[in-house]
Amino acid sequence: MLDVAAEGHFSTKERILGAAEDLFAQYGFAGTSLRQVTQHAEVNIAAVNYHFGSKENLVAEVFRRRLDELSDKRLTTLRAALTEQPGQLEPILAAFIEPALALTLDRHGGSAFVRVLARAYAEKNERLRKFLSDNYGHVMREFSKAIAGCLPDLGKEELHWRLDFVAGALTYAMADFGLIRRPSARAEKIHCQNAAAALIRFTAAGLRAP
Amino acid sequence: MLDVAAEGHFSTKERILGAAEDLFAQYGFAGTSLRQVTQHAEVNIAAVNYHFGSKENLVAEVFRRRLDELSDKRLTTLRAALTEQPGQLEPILAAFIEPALALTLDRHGGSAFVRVLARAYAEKNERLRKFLSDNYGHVMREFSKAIAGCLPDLGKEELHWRLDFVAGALTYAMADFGLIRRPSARAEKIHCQNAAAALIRFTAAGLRAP
DNA sequence: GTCTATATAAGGATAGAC
DNA sequence: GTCTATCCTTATATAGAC
Repeated sequence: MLDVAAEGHFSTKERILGAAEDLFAQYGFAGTSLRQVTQHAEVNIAAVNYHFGSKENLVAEVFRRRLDELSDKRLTTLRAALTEQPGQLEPILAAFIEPALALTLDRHGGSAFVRVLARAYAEKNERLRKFLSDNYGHVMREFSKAIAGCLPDLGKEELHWRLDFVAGALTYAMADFGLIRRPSARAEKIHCQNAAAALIRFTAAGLRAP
Repeated sequence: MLDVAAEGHFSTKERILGAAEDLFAQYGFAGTSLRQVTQHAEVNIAAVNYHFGSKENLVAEVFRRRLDELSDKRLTTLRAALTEQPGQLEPILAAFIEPALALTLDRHGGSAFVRVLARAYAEKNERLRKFLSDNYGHVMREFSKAIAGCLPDLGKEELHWRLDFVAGALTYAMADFGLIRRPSARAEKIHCQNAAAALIRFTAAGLRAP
């Protein structure tokens, strides 16, 4: 989605967000200059400060735009799974994994965003971590509770580790996934579903390990 | 290990490497300036270019210093496991996981390096990726073959995904691990062993999933 | 090998015209 | 809301004295 022409009919603000997402994914937050962003978005350099105030705010907005939707989708699916298929682990994992991997199929830069997410994890930037924790921490906590309910024999510490492993496997899978260019949208969709299914099998077995 | 005093008896070159490792872990490669590095190392700004030629070479040296040792340890342990305990999955995973997690116990900045590794993964920098692939790609290939030997029924594509999940879980675990400050060296060592054991259980079960 | 000083470029942010 | 022009800071890298 480095092809800016594909974003030509969006507003200046949206064009900046799209370009920033692409570039942050490729070069990181510190490694991307606002000049690069505005150049790729084909807007004026001053537009960033007019619309976002600062680079830091722009970074936060890049996250908010995708994470609000992702979190909603995850929680809605989770709650449906808990009422319709109570006590089952796989539907919970599917609610966590599938909406995330589906982002890689998004035609408007979602595939870049999964790499941005992977970067955010490595980032030790306090402000960014606090922003993510404050705004989206409740999602992980709700999933954590749901999974714990399926695995009553697991110790609290062991559960915490294993959830970390699940998140790591997903992040890695998503970021790697975003690198591969597949021939058609159809092949891409099938590949994504296969990856999600494989990850659910893997993590379900791992979580159930004695 | 941001306490530079602890590195006072090292050479200028080693002090620079140590400071760079700490700062790269915390702020990323692009987010760390050579001025910060030389300031923390308590050496002159010109020393970086004298000893390393450029920032890019410094980054590569930071990796080489740790990865040469890590790769040796991993491969030695792997080969021993293959002859002494043939056909068993857990010893192979232990050879992959334990030397990496042991780095977090290193008194001389190894704990920072695991975060640097996590960052490198998110990095799309072509030069860095090529450097890592050229110099350390053979390690992953050897492990891949060993694990495939234990799981003859697994399809090639499925195996490839699952290895990605293992690497992701390990990277995540290591990076998270480096954040936690534990009271004593003894507690830290026990905690590290527990984490390694948990990760081996998790990934072994995941790899064996039907 | 280590310093000071500096060349040269790029960064974020803003002021003020339109 | 969007532009040009510019301020000010910081960056990498190097030249040349010691």
